[in-house]
Amino acid sequence: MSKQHAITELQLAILRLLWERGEATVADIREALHAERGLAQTTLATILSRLERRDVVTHTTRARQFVYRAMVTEEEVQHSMVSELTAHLFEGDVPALVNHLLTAQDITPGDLARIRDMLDAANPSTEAAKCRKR
Amino acid sequence: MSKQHAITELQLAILRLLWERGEATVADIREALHAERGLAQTTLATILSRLERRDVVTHTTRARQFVYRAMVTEEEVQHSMVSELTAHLFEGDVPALVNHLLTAQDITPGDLARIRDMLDAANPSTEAAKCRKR
DNA sequence: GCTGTAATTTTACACATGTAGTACACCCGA
DNA sequence: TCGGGTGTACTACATGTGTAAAATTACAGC
Repeated sequence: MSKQHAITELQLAILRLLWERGEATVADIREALHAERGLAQTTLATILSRLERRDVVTHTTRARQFVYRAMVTEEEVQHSMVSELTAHLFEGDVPALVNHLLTAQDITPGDLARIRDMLDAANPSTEAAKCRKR
Repeated sequence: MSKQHAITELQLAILRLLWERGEATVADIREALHAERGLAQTTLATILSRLERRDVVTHTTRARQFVYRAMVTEEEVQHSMVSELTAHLFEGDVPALVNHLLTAQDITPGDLARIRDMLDAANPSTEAAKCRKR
């Protein structure tokens, strides 16, 4: 599966593009990221080849250009990074993480409602859900 | 508040000790971490002085030894790291993170129940909670 | 006052990352 | 065929981290 997923912010921004588009050339990526970070094309090429060395992405050549695709799914990366965070910062205690999220200031009532719906969906046989359905 | 909280695994292990104990000497830390990682005392001293340079910890001198204390709370670090993860990996969508946690394989029914209780506690005026109370 | 000992400070190195200039390869048009 | 353009590969450097040996410092006991 996944060995070392210490995906950084910039790497993630690139991966997100690849996930969205399926594939992209270095020029595509440079253009897409140009607004926030005006990175040189060679910078992105370097990053991409390093990611390729780690088997995070692959490329094929098309019309003189490298076309990159992600080799890991968004879910895989999310899972490994969230797991790591949970393990290190919350000693593996998932509810503790959720509690942290719920009690943070930046959560909205709408978020809470959505989360409640998810909970019902995740386990419809609970009293709360049954009660709600009646 | 917090500038750059890119706290790594090892740094976090050290911080966790400081949070638990309130304060600790380099020798204390070395001893506590000796089991899993047999690090040299100088290694830990290096890490600690680097953390001090970043204002993550401070020290006072007592009986020839440095006694370190954390300058950031566990909550602060949790908040900044979780926020960062949410922002980068889930585009700031907290419920998406929660959904990820709920649908992961490694969640237990007990975890779900605890999370449900938290939700009720976070917002006791919802139908589900009211219903449950009746 | 010396000296040993224990702690800290300095120095060092390998590796990852962000960043980009420079060199090279290769196709297309004149 | 030759030259320019375009894209990739190589090289380079600063910074952060993990790791630790070597140097320095400063008490404590003789």
